[in-house]
Amino acid sequence: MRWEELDREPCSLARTLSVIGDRWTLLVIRDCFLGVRRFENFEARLGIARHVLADRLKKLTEAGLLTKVPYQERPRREEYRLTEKGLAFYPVLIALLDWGDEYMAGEEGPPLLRRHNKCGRIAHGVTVCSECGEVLDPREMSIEPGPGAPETDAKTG
Amino acid sequence: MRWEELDREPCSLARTLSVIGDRWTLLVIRDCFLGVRRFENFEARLGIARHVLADRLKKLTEAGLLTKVPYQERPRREEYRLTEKGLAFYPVLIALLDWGDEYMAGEEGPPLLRRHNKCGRIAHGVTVCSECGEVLDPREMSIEPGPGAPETDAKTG
DNA sequence: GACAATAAGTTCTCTTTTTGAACTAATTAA
DNA sequence: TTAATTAGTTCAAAAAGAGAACTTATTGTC
Repeated sequence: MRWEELDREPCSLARTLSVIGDRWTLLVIRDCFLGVRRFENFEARLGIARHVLADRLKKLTEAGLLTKVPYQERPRREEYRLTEKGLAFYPVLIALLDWGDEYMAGEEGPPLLRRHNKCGRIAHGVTVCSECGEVLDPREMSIEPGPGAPETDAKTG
Repeated sequence: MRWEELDREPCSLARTLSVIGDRWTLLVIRDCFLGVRRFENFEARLGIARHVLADRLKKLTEAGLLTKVPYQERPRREEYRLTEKGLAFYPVLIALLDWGDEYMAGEEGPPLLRRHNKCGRIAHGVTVCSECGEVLDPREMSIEPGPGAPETDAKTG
């Protein structure tokens, strides 16, 4: 499978990876959530090669996760902001961060904590069922073909 | 920043990406959750180059997400199974899948649906606060240094 | 006993991607 | 006139990935 074919795979994970499945993209998105908006700031924080950063920002913009917003004219300068589609990525970040906090932090503990302003407490994410609210466990899930499933090979009638 | 340095970054996202932040690793983990265990099956399903697959399985095993279990002797053959650490990755998969279902599915809808056996309904994941149970919104979160935070540069005292 | 089959890799060459550094363009400030 | 700022682009060298062939250990078949 070549990488450009990934967004046509009948799998939402593969399709998502076609957008964010490279080494730098998620770090760029992380910085967006931290309020970084400008090319130079991304570069300084990430230590990414400039043309790779330019490429990733372009792809994220084309994919609709970021949008370019001018912040001055003469010379025209533009910054990158998360769209709704980009903001919707937050659960992915939380899941990755929480896993890292749990399994990749040393003895000292996680480098950063997240406080939920609404309840005021240090919190992590819990993934619950949209229908019944119980915690989702992989052993209690089953998959079935959806409306966008490819036609089966079985020659039924 | 070079890629090998990523697991020493004071950021749980960067550390997590040092384990799963490449093009193939998450697809391998997806297949593990779907019950795939053997080298030849991963290869056939993914269309990945064999030496890359060997490398990824080795790295995932070293990182503790997979473990090699012999399923026959003479000739000795081993298969790969998710550990607790690997199973704990499920919220990440759910988040990526749900985002893909929402934003990358065509008009037809998502290719696969997930049913929560416990309540019997088609479900997606919702990321809620571990403390108060409310849905987590990026605009209601703030970050602060954790116990594993690097020492500040400020020369205090 | 020789030969194909199976499973899990390893090795090889060629192509693509990434790195790191230097260069460009438009404009303001000194 | 020259330096500074910001957002890129270009280039050569290094690293990683693709695709195919090869290896190892063993069983089953002719």
